[in-house]
Amino acid sequence: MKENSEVTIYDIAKKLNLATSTISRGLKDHHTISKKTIEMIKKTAAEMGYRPNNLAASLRGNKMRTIGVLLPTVTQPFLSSLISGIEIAAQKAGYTVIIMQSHDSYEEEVNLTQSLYDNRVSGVICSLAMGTKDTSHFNVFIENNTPLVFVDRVPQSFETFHVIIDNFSAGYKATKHLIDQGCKRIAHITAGSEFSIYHERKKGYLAALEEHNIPFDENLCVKINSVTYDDAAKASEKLLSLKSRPDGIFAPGDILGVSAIQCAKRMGIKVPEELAVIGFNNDPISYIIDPNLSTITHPASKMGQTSAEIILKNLKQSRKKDQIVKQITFLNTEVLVRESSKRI
Amino acid sequence: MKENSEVTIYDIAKKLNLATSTISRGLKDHHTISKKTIEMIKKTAAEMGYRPNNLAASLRGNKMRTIGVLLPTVTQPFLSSLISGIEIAAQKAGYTVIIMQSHDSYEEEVNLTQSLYDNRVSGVICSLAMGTKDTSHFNVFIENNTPLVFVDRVPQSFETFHVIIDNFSAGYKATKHLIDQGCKRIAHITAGSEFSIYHERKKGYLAALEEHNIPFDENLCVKINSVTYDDAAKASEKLLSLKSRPDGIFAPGDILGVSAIQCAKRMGIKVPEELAVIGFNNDPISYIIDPNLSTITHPASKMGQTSAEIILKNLKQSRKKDQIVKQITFLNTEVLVRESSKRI
DNA sequence: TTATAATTTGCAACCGGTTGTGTAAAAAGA
DNA sequence: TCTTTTTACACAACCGGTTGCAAATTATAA
Repeated sequence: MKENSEVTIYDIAKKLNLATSTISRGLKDHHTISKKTIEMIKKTAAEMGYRPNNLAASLRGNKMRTIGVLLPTVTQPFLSSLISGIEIAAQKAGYTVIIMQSHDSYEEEVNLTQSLYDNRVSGVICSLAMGTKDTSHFNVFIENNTPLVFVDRVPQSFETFHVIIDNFSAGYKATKHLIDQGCKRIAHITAGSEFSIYHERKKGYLAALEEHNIPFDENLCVKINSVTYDDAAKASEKLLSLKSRPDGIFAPGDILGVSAIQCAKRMGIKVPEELAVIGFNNDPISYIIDPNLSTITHPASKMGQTSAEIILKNLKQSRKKDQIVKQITFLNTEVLVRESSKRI
Repeated sequence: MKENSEVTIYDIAKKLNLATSTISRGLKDHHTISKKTIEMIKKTAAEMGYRPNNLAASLRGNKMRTIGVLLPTVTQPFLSSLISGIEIAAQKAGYTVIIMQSHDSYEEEVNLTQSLYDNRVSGVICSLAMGTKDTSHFNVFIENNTPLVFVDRVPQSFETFHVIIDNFSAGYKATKHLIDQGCKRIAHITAGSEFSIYHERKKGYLAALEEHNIPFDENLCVKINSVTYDDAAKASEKLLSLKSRPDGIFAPGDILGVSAIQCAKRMGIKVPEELAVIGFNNDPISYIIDPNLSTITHPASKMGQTSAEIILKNLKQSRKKDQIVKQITFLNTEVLVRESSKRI
C-alpha cells in the first residue's frame, strides 16, 4: 500500500521550504547553517521518519564506508577473534565490515579481491590464503589509494601495512620454555612454505636449540601438509614412536599440541613428566584438554582492532607525497604456562 | 600521478563511439545488443581495465547486493559456522555479507538494525541478543519489503522467516538417550527467559522424564544467568554435591557439558560409569575433553546457507499479494553418542 | 519496390545525496 | 548612513550506472 515509504531529503526540503543542500548540511551540523534551522531540520527529519541513505551518500566519494575483510575461513577461533576485533573498531567509527572467505584458495582470493574492489570498500584487511605466492591482485588497491593491511599471514614483500606477531621470537620463547623445564630432546612439527609463519616459528625453535647447545636432530622435526587434526595425529604418532623418543614437543598450533597430548595418553606416556608439550594460539581447546596445554598467546582481537585502526587512520591521507607506504606492526605474544609443560 | 585511474562506461562509450546505455547493456548480455557489439564492448572494457561500480549500479534500485548479518558475537563456534554457511551461499550468488555484532545488547542491536537499513542491504539475517524482548526495530525491514530471517534465537511472534532447530525435540532426544543408558536421576542446567531456546530444551527434557515415569526433582534443575564457563562450573558443582547425586546430566550447551565432566573428575566421580553427560552443539571442545562429550549436533553451517537462500529467493517477490509472510524452517539435529554417556 | 516487422542503438531522465559557487540578508565597522 | 564582512541559504552540476521510450537500421513479407 504505502510501499514507497522512503523519506528523502527532498521531502524534508519541500516540507520546510528549504533547499535540499540546506537539509543535507543541516543534518550534519554544517557551520554555515544556523542553529535554529538545524534544529528544525533534525526535528522534522525525525518526525518524518527520515533515514540517511549511505548508498547515495557514498556515490560521490566513490567509496562505501566499509572495510573489506578477506580471510581463509571464519571458523578458526583465531580468525573469528580477529574479525571480532575488526568489527569492534569499525563499529566505533561508523564503518561496516564485509567478510569474505578465500577457503585458502588462491583463485577464490583473486576473485574476491575484485569483488571487494567492485564494492568500492574504503579499506581492505587480508590474511593470505595458504597457496598464495603472487600478490599482484592486490595492486589495484594500492593504485587506487585504498588502504590495505595484511594481517598474520602476510606476503614476503609488499609495500603496505602489516600487522603480525614476531613468529621467530615466539618460536624461540616456546622452545626456550621447554629447555628451561629440563627438556633435552625437543621435537617440532612444522608446515607451510618457507615464507610462512610456521617457517619463522621453526627458525625460532632452531635458534633456541643452538643457543643452548642442543644439537638439532632432523628426526625430531616433522612436516605436515595441512594443520588439521588428522595430519597432526600422524605426526605425533611418528614422533612418539621413535626409539629415542622426544621429551618435549613444540607444536606451533594448539590442534597440534592437543593431538600430541592425546597421542601420548594413548601410548601411555605421561604429560608433562615424560613429555612436555607447548602449543600456539591459546585456542579454547587448549584449556579443555587434560592436562591443560601450555601455549603461546596470540592477540587475535587486538590484531583485528589494530588493523582496522590503521585502515581508518589512513583513509584521508590520499595522494600525499609523504604518506606511509610500508609499516610493520608487531604485537606481543607470551608464553602461557599450564600443566602440559610444567615440570619444575 | 595517474590517480583518477577509474575507467567508467563513459570512457568505453567514448572510445567505441557508442552510447553509455549500449555499453551498460552490452556488459550484461542484454538481448537487444548484437553479439558482435557485445563482444567488442567486453573486449574493450577488459583492455581498458574497466571494473563495474556496484555502488553506482545499486543506487537506482536503492539496494546493495548485500546481506546484513546481525549476531550476538562471531567468536562462538556455532555462530562462526553459521556465518561461514551464509557467506558460502551469498558468495555463490554474487552477494556480499556484512557482519555486525550486538554483543548480546538490546541497545546495540537496535542501533545496528538502523545501520543495516541505512546501508540499504538486500536482506537481513539475525540471531537475537539475549535480552531482546521487543523486536519492533525490525519493522522497517518488513515495511520496506526487505527479506528478514531470524535464525536460532528467534522472537516469539514475528511474521517473517525463521530458521531453527526443534529445541523441544532435541531436548527430548538428549534426555531419552540418558534414560536409555540407564540413568534414573537426570539433572539439567537451564538458562535464559521462558521464550529462549533453553526453555524449549528444558520442556523436551521434562517430556522425556514424564514419558518414562521419572518424577521431576526440582533440585536436579539449576538455572544459570549466563552460558559461561564460570557459571557452568558453579552449577555443576552444586549438582554434584547433592546428597542424592544425579547419575546423568543433560547440559544444553557443550561448555556446560565439558564443565560438568571436569567437575566430576575433580570430585572423583567417574564419567560415564557414575555420571553420564550429554552436551549440545558439537563444538570442537566436545571431542577434546576426555572422555569425549556426547552431544546433540547442531547444523550451524547448513542453517546459515538455508537462511541466505531464503533471503535470495525472496528478493524479487516484492509487493506480491500472495507472498509468504511467515515460514518456519526446522533443521535436523541428532544425538551424537561419544564416551561421556556410553554405559551399555 | 514498398509496406511492415524485427532488431539495434541512442537520448535523457533518474536514483538521493554532496558540494562549489553565487547571492541576499544581517551584523559590524567607518 | 554607507560600505565591508559575515552569516545563511539556494542553484545546479555531479557521482556512474540503469532503463523507458523513441529513433534508426535491417530483415522479411507482400
